[in-house]
Amino acid sequence: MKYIEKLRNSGLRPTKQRLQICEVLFDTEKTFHFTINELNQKIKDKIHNKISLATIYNTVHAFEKKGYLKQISVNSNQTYFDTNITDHHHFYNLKDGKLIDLENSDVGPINIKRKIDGKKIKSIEVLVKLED
Amino acid sequence: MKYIEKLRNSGLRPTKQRLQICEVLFDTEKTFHFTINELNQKIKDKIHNKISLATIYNTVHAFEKKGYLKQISVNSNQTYFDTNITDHHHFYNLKDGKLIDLENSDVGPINIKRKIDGKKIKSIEVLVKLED
DNA sequence: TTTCAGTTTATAATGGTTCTAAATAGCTGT
DNA sequence: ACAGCTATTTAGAACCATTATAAACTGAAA
Ligand SMILES: [Mn+2]
Ligand SMILES: [Mn+2]
Ligand SMILES: [Zn+2]
Ligand SMILES: [Zn+2]
Repeated sequence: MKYIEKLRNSGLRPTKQRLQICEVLFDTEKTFHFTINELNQKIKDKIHNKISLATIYNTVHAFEKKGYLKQISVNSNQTYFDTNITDHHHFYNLKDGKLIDLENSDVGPINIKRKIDGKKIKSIEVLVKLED
Repeated sequence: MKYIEKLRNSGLRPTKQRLQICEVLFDTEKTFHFTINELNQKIKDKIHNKISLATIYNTVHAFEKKGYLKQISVNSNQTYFDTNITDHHHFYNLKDGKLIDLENSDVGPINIKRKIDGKKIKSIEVLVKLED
């Protein structure tokens, strides 16, 4: 299979559950944003056996740690993840809680002029909130 | 008192609890960032009667709705608020979960080139995550 | 002072996330 | 193929920030 090597190379055993989650997350034309509950629903729709919610949490966090998913900084009662791991930004539609990708070229270069002693910049995230 | 008019003009009754919370939030040299738990602690330290946690939540949300506080978009298990309601951005220290203000002049103008039909931009927030 | 909507409060409920510990499954060496 | 070992899965409990509830209280206006 397509993802077995990827997982093995990451030190993750290619279990049936992880491979199925890979298919839901990565066998798509476009990248997408999701919450754990949305992913759980997607898995139920596409796959015929059940995967425990705990496994979905575990797997998403494992994939995030390996850099296959990104977490997005939004205030919501749920955590948002992104299968688009390139450097990019987001519109956040307050009406329905949906995220829309904003490419770096749509924002322009961001140059942080201030430095904090002894700290490195790990990421720069721009969130553009949208209302009607 | 200093805050009675402010509250009345906002359509909020100047109750003892709200006035005391105003003192903790706004009687300071500098603005600051806080979670509800941190605010609760601050209130306990500065004031001698107890204010119910529900009242603190209610008041913070009322003040946010009136524009006296801002909510900050960070992923954390707790919601962060800001008494600095000017347009500005943040460093987020991943090590200790603390926020540091980044003035607009420290980031430079952000020009969002893409438009979403029928939507207006409500806010633009830049979050710069810091690691060691 | 009477009245009443607005507010406070203790407490319960909610819900996303994490923890637990037992069962299961993938991997390695034989 | 098998045994042995560790990683992983799982159901369910626990956790905990936040919100809902509904009864008591209070500020403002008549
Ligand atoms: Mn995570
Ligand atoms: Mn709020
Ligand atoms: Zn994205
Ligand atoms: Zn700030």
